[in-house]
Amino acid sequence: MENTEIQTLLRQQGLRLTQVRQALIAFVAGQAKPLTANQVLTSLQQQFPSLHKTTVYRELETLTNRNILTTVDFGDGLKRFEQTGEHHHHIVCNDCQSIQDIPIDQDICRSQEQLAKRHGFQKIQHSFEFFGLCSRCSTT
Amino acid sequence: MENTEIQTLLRQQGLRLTQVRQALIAFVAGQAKPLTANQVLTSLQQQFPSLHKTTVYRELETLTNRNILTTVDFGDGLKRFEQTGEHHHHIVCNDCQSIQDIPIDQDICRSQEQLAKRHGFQKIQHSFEFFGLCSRCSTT
DNA sequence: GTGGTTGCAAAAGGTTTGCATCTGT
DNA sequence: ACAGATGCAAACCTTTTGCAACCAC
Repeated sequence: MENTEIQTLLRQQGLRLTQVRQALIAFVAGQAKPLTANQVLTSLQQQFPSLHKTTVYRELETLTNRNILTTVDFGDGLKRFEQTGEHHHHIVCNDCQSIQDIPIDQDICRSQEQLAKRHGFQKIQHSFEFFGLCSRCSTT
Repeated sequence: MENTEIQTLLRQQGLRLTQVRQALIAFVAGQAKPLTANQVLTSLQQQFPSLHKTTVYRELETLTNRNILTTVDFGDGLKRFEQTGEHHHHIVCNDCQSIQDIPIDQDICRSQEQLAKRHGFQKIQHSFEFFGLCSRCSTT
C-alpha cells in the first residue's frame, strides 16, 4: 500500500498518523502471507529499535477492529494478520510452515454459508484452510 | 462408548487400562461437542479429585496420536478434542459459544483437496468451520 | 520388577492489562 | 491541552517439561 493511501485510510478511520502505525500497515500489506505478532515486531524493530511487543499487539488489534487487517488462524495457537482484501484461503506445509494461497471456489463458500443460515445462524463467517506437505518437503 | 469397547480399544493400542484414561475416553466420547483440556479436567475432577491438568494434557495428546481423539480448532487459541469419527464440521456462536454440527457436503471437501494436490501438496487435511450468531443470540 | 502413568512444580510461549510518559492534532 | 499512542513491568492463560512417586501388567 502506498504512503498516501495509508494516510487517507487512517484519517478516514480517525486514527493518528503515527510513524509506527504507518510502518506497520505498510509492512503487513506488503507481505504475501499472514504474519504473527512476533514476526511483525521483529521486522519493525529494525526501523524502530524501541518498539515494544505490547504496541504491536495493540496495533494489530486496533487495525483488525477497523477492518484494515484480517486475522487468519492455522490452528497452531498463533494469531496471524494480513491486509483485508478479497476473501481467500491458504494451504500450509506441516513441515516447513510455508504458506500458499489456494483458489477455492467462492461459490462453494457461499453455498455452504447458506446452509449454515438454515441452522438459524446470522452474520456467518467461516474459516477454510488446508494443511499438508509441500512438494519440497514431501520429496525429501 | 461402552466400557468393554474402550478396554478393547486400549488393549489394541497397547495402552494401559488406567481409571483416568478410561473415564476420560468415556467422557469425551459421550459429549456431542469438542471439549477443551480445561473442560475435561473440571469434569473429571469430580470423579478424581487429585487429577492434575498435566495428566489431562498428556492423555489428550496420547489419545490424539493414537487417533482415538481428533483435535478441532475454532481459532480462539484453545485446542478442542472430540472422539474420532466421521469427518464433519461445526458452526460456533460468536456470542454464547454454542456449537452445532453442520452437514457440509463431503464432495466439496474432497474436490477442494484435489485442488490442493495440484499445488504439489501431499497428505492434505483441512479445517472448515463456521462462525456466526445462533438464533437465540441474534434475536435478543 | 519394569515401564508406562500420574502429580507436582516450574517453565515456556503468546497475549493482555495497568499505569506513567510521550506525542499527534 | 487533551486524547490517543507508546514503553515497561507484570500478570494471565494455556500448554509443556523435568522429575520423583506410583500403579498396571
